[in-house]
Amino acid sequence: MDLRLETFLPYRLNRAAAMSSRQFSHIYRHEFGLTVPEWRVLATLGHRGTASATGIGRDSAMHKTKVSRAVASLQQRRWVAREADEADRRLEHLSLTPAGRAAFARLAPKMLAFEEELLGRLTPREQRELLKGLALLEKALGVKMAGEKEAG
Amino acid sequence: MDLRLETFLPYRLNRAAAMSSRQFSHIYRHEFGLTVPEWRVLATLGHRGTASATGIGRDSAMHKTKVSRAVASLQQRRWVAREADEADRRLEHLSLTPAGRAAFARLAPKMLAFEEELLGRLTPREQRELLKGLALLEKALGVKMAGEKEAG
DNA sequence: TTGTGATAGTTACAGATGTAACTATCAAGA
DNA sequence: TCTTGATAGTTACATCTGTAACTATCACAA
Repeated sequence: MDLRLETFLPYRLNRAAAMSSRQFSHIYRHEFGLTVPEWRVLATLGHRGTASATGIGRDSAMHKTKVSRAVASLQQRRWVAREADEADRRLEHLSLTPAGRAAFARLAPKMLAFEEELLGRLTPREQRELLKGLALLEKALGVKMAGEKEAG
Repeated sequence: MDLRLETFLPYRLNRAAAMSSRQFSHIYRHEFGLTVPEWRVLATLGHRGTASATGIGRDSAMHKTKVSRAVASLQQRRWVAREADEADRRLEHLSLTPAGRAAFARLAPKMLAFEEELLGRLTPREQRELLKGLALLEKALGVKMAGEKEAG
């Protein structure tokens, strides 16, 4: 039986993702007490300007209930505003309030800086190799995404 | 603000890990109703033969409470047996029962086959590049591991 | 021997998650 | 108009998770 967890692809992947998530989330959890789903909603709206809950789920690969709860929480903070669609009343257009934009403006550079710091631990050539490997992994996994499950 | 979730490293990583986890876990969840932590304990003991709960946590990078619960569950199935250490009575040596070994023997080849099938979607050269990228990622993240947090 | 600090492992609790069921709305055709 | 099936989004429920506190044991030194 030659299955060793340490060299087994899904295991290594989960471990790396968990470590990365823990290191990155420290930034926004420490500064604003945001959860991962909340941060993702903030980032999606910060980048897209406006989006529906379904659209956020598609972009951020989160389950719709997760999006629903994160949006509700951010709305309570007054960081996200809802606006009903005139034509289709099932739809709600979400966007950041000024306070939400301010928070995103404060967080985004720190997140990007940490990403750079992390990659900076490697040589430029290694960085390219890492990103190439990640892209190939996505190719093998058939990444396209919609509201998919997250744990498993 | 040029932070786009789609090109952001921790996000891509989490998404890939979630997809991989979902695809792999389908095998043991469908066939035996095992959870991820249970499968990891099974795999660790299947490979190591015998180990303590702490040792399993170190090998599989799971929190000790997770290990504790997975072991308790596998013990109820009669797949894992405990044996107290004579010299240090805090320690328990865990090992697979014949039934546990049989389950592992049935699962391990399927897991390895799926890993191969997944990598087989890439050319041999791409496979090498993927694994190289993963190793570099682990290097950048400083992977060494002990009983660390998993979500975040 | 007694006390101190460390270690192995379990459990109570609160928080996060996915599934399934639900409400409300829409589109399109009979 | 009415029905059918799809879609946007929320919520009840059970399950899973980590934190912190706990028991029990050990090593070691006063």
